[in-house]
Amino acid sequence: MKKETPIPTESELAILNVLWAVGPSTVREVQNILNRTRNTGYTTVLKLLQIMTQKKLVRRDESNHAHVYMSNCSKQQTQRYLVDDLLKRAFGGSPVQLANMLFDEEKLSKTEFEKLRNEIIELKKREGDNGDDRVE
Amino acid sequence: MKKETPIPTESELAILNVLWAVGPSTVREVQNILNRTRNTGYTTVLKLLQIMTQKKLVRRDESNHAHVYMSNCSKQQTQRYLVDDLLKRAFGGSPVQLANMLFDEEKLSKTEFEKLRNEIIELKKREGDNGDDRVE
DNA sequence: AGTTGTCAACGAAAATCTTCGTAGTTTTGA
DNA sequence: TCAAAACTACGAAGATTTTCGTTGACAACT
Repeated sequence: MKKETPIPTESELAILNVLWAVGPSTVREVQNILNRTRNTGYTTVLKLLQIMTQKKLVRRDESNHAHVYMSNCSKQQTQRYLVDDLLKRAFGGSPVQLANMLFDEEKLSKTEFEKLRNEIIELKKREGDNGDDRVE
Repeated sequence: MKKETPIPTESELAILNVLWAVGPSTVREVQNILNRTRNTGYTTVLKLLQIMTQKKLVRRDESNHAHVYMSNCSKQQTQRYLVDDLLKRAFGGSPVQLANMLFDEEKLSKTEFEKLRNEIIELKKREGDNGDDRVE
């Protein structure tokens, strides 16, 4: 049985994206990276990470003075929750509708399209195995 | 040039889903349908519809005492916005990643899978035309 | 005409999410 | 050893979204 982590809010997701990308980090490090795009104060990031710790979205190593935070939820699993949520809220729960939308217009380039098509065909042969759902 | 409607909030989307499904309705009708799943007070639905009118997400016919509300944004277009938003927030903007996720596990059944595959192949022949983006 | 029921409008409370100021502690380095 | 710098904790303000109570207008029915 998997442990249930809640769906992250928008700001929380932004932080998780950082942790997933660069691995365990201090508040300062997360804030620096976040500030390349947004403009977030230090204590704001700190507060969010504290909340996320409580929610078990992240955990932290307190052995040093500057705590080191790391993701406690898998990127894949979180993406899955988010997609499920969107499906439920906007697509009547039907993944087919969503998939179709991805094939529209310039959403998928030709090469991406080709790649995907191959994957589908390949996937059709060997059905059902996936195994990279690691917490980083 | 298309008119820009904002991305609806969660509650607003729930209402839009009703209007898309059953067409123009009074507040009471929307509330009744909504109450099959949620539990929403009458004035809550009314207030939301008023806000949505202001945002141009819906428009209304005021000729009768009970106003009749109808969607003013296309379902397709709204879904597109929502997907774009999710892609940006959780998939680094890459639709391929999202597409792959849809092919995992029990997300797509075998028949759905087959259907989709055919569509892709067909789509590969005649490239780029779409034309059902109607406001209902 | 008067009573009862349904409706729109509106403001504000409630809930949720985000941001930040302040206080107190530990570390650094002169 | 003392001051400056960096850090955590925490409460509370802001912002956004959701909910609802109240009021007054209109409608239906008698």
